[in-house]
Amino acid sequence: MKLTTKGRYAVTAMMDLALHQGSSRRVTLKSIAQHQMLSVAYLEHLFARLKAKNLVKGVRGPGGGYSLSRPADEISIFEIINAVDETVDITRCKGRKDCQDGEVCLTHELWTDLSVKMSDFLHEIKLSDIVDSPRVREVAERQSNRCRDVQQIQHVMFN
Amino acid sequence: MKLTTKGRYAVTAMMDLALHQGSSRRVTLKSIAQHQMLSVAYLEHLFARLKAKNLVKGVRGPGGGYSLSRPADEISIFEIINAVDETVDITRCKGRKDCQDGEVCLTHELWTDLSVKMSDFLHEIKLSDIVDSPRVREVAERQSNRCRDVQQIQHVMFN
DNA sequence: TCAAAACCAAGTAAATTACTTGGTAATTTA
DNA sequence: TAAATTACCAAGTAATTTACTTGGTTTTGA
Repeated sequence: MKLTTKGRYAVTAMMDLALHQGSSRRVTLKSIAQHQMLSVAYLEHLFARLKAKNLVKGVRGPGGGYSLSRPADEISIFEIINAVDETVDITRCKGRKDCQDGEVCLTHELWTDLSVKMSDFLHEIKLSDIVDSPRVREVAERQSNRCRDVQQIQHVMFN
Repeated sequence: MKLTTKGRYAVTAMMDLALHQGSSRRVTLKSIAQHQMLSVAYLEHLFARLKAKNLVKGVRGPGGGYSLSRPADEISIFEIINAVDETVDITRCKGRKDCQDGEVCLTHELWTDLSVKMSDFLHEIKLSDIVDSPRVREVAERQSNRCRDVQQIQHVMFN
């Protein structure tokens, strides 16, 4: 278990997809980039990993974009974070379990215990748990309208 | 909430202190450095932060070292990780809550919700929960004996 | 055919992590 | 009292990771 801004970007991006899952339109990296104030190219890296773990699917061409490859209640937060952050080397002895004089190092085992607890916890939380709530849906409507407006303005101004 | 190897080092180091809490002897950074295969100077940085958050206390001079400043059941994993990893800027808009056209950005709020859940979870897990178990105690005994041997050998060889 | 999108690769810049060096201050023990 | 041992401190460097940049190619809908 590792958790950095990279994982956060992945989770928030996945939330973005989940929120737009109902409407048939896909979500472009461009729109996510505007939301999260990131570069499209960086998102491409993240989505390449998410795709490799079969969490999203991409469609090319106009009207294309990304969507969840599974229902939001079948995607755990752990999977998302793990897809981009990879697992951190739990110990320096990297699973050989023989650090310190051929014996396992106790604190490393304890850390592994804790790490498993955290992973389990995040595995139980599904994307849908966070995104599905009447309040959220309502705010999402307003938001997506506003975002569309912003995009149109930006399009007119910069293109 | 942020979680990197830095936090892991802090937690495992604190486990080390907790495991030696019973015996009157303090734990030196040198011995932790040998355990975790880290430099003493790097541990010094971590312990400066742990000390600033009143999680450990240090005693100088021969026979000195660090010990927990509170019982292990009053120190949460969250506190430890937070002491060294600090909190990550939750969003780019850094609490101004006005990213995207003066409106809060929904996914950022959702991330905050999730972040709070994770923090709460790690706040409930105390150092003692991980370190206090008969099995662990027993292994710890063997370990600390072995480590003492190793240190003596190293002392003879390198000093 | 053209534009919009995903997809790809090989970089650079910035930030963070981990370490290095070279100290000072407090404390125990010989 | 001197020497050894430990925490404590600061100002760096090296390595790694994060985030971005550039310059493409492929696919696809209008």
